[in-house]
Amino acid sequence: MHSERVASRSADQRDSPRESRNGSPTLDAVSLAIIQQLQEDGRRPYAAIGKAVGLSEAAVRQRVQKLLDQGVMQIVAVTDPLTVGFRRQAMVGIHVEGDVESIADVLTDMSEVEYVVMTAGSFDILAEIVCEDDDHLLDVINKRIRALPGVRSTESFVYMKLKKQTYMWGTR
Amino acid sequence: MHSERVASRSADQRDSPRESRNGSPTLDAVSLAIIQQLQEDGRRPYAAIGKAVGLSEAAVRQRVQKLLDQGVMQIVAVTDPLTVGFRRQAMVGIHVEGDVESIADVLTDMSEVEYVVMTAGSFDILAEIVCEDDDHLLDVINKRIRALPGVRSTESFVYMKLKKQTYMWGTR
DNA sequence: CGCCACTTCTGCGAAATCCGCAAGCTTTGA
DNA sequence: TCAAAGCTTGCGGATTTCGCAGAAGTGGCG
Repeated sequence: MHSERVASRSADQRDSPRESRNGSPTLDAVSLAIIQQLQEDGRRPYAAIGKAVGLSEAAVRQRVQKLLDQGVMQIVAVTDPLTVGFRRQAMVGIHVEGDVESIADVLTDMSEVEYVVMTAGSFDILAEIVCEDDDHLLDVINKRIRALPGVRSTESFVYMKLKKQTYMWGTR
Repeated sequence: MHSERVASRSADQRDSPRESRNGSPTLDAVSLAIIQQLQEDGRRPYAAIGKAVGLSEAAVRQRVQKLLDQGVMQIVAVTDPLTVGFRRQAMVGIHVEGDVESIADVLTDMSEVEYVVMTAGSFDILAEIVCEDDDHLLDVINKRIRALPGVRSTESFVYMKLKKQTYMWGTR
């Protein structure tokens, strides 16, 4: 009774483990569909996901586990820290001279930094920071980020209000 | 055998439904602890969470459900769209003249926009965009965002590489 | 103080889910 | 042709989820 399966899907949309340039495996359509299911509801049972993507419960379980192990995906609770209460948040744009990635690595190791991305705009790096209060924020930006060798200058954007936060790409 | 409970927690850290200015309820310490557990693992069973925060399984279940219903928290799979494959991503800083919030609302309704925050920096709004490809990105920025009445100017930061993405505030 | 409405927590069974495992099949690649 | 991967089906047992009834704490009010 597995007649309505995806018509003996094979080869093309299977996971030929071709690698994208950055070393992470390219995902096939089925894994993408699984991720999409979990973007809608991170606790959705494996059987339900399997039905949606045309895979057995066990197969979904294996795939999800692998995606988690590989770090391709994480299943977590997300909130708006500002709503949750007691915190100051800001985006910091950073101009770097020299090796951008090494600076980014340092930022990554800071616990107050939640988000680090290297960009092609006028900033070399964007980093999102979550702090206890204004003093803490000031300390992180001025004492710890600006002090890094290679950081030429920074510009801060203190968050006033988070209007949207979704994880639904692929659902379009 | 629930002796090591949080010492008859009452009143102060309970959820006296005092509202923070933006209308969302202030969370008590227990809910915060629950969220923290789910930030570490969005699929962690209720019983395990209950043991960690000093509540019964059923109570945790109710709380989590309420947090989800209220929109305070969501449990989802998150990925790096760039790693996942076929997409262009950018942060766009926007200078607004006139009503900032109404512009932010319009952005919020765009499916390509994943993240919208009003800031106190030189930009009035920061918006993160996820697109199919360069053409799509260009289209969204030039035709749809820049065209909005009230948008004075924009600056784009195309993502090259996502270095960090966590949801672990409160775990410090 | 007593009563009531309301909310939250607890303590159950019952149902559903998760998890590991085994045997068989197909495709891929060396 | 053989080995490796990945999927499927099937299966119990352990765990988790779920719904519900009852207990317990709170706040309003006469």
